[in-house]
Amino acid sequence: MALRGEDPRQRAGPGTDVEHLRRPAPAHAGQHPVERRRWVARPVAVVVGGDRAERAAPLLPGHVGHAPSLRPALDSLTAMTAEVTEPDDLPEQLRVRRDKRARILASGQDAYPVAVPRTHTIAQVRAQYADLPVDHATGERVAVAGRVMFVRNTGKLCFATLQAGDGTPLQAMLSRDKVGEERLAAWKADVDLGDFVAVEGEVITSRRGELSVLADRWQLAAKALRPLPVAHKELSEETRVRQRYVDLIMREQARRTARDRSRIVASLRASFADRDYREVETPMLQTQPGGAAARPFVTHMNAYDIELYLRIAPELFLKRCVVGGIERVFEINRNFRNEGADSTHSPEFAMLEFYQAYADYDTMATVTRELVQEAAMRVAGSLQVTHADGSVHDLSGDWVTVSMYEAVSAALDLDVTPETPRGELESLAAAAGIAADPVWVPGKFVEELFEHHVAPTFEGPTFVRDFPEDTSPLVKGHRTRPGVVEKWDLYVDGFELATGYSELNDPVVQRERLVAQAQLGARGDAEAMRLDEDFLRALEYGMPPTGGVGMGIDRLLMALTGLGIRETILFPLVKPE
RNA sequence: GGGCCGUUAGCUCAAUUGGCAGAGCAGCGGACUUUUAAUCCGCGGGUUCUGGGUUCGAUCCCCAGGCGGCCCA
Repeated sequence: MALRGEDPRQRAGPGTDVEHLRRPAPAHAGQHPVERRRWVARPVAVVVGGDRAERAAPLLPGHVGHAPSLRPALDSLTAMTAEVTEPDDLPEQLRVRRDKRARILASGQDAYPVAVPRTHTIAQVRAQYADLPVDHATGERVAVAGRVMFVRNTGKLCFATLQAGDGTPLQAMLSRDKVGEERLAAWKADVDLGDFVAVEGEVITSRRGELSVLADRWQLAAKALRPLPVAHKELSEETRVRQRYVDLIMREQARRTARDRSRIVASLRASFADRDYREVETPMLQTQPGGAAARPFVTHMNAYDIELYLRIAPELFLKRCVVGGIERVFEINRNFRNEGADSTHSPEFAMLEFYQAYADYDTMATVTRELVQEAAMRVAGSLQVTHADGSVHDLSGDWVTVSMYEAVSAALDLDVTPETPRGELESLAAAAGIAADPVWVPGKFVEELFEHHVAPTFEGPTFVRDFPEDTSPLVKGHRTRPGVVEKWDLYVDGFELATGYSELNDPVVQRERLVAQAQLGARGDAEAMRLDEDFLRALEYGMPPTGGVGMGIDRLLMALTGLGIRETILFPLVKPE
């Protein structure tokens, strides 16, 4: 859940008030009120009374008649709704559950009560009644609720495993003695795997020692209309991704990943708070994409009739913040890049960027290491993190630092410098089997040679520093080495986790670099940066010497857990079914 | 973008020289007061991803497409 744009995690700190997010917006807050009202109205109401579904007339406010463009959408929605609620078209198991729901409602009971009695969470019961002897009665009553995951019904005594949202199980026992013949029969007839039920009764242990609630009352808390998948077979990768809610119900690793991600983000915020950083939100809809070399998503804004871009990076706005005097600033939010999607790249991904005035890339490397180490402690409780495959990765101490040109030179056993001619780099790339693109600048060849020859040899987290100038248009030139910029990349487990700069703050040099980029763009490089005049204007007001870092949140989770990116993102983009 | 593989019941998967499509779990009916994927008896459940084609007959063979995976660029 940590990935949704509306997620309350973007509020600072634990225990913050999320209630305000639920309150109705004031009449003129945010969107156009008229547009909002149209969509708030329930366009179609479906009434499932007895055994037949009936479609009520759409409850449309009168003024919708003036918006004919809504009609086709509503018609198709109506058609979809009719299809979905037509019992004869449904697979047997869905139909059976719908029938049960209707039967329960018809009998005057509620399949979806507003509230159910609950004195304890399942975890609280487990904690409070840990280590009871076998076949023991406590004499104490609790009321709990959970999702039915397993059922073991005998004639007059039924067992069910209830599961809390965090996966904690607790056994419920229903005996004819306690609940009565009628309610026991109702239990057997009405309750399916996946239903939420509430039970009230004494805390006991069974003859096998299982902690249980021996119910004297039970009721449905929410009827499930779809069967759960088989609990004992692996859910297919595709179903896990497409129906993450099912994955979260069924698989502990999925729950753990969601929890770890939340903890990591909380850890980052805490680390920044400790260092007196301020969190900001900068535009995700931008009139001009900037701050990275990437192909943007394009959208259109009707009110101004202009193209807008989903941001590819927050960098240029965060630097505007530093210009304005927010000397330590960070943002955790998503970037969008209209490029390929595979097991390591998602078109939308969560990114941390942070900037610190009067810092350089060395300072930022230290802060970055500390952030990762603090997150590891928070998630794993150790700087030796164990990955999903069981391997242990040591993140402790200082991390290895290598220089890009020196590392490439050492790997090739010849001198590669910023002065090495392009032709020579081309033949080195060809010798390595690297498929070069004609638009590559010399520095790109060096980076590719590095990726090919050096990066695979890393063991443990490694800072690679001092990059070619021509691939890093936003970075300040190295204080002593010409042709090189003060930039590092942090490699963990073979991938790039973060990148840090001594930020370029000379507005004249910055303009030259961006003009050069714009020329690349004019020649057809879709990823080239564009000339952002407002950003340059900001720099012209003066930005103090500043260090900056960008880090992928998804990748941080990957580094700390060893999971693939599709596991770390709750709802990765998938092609429509 | 190219190549290969997959797509079958709610879920996970079988099956066939081209000849009425199967299992486990889940579901339905019955039995069972200490189960742990409960057990036992019985019974249903399928647009075999979609659209064409070949054939007496296609889940299977051919063509095109969708979605997914792997490899390559």
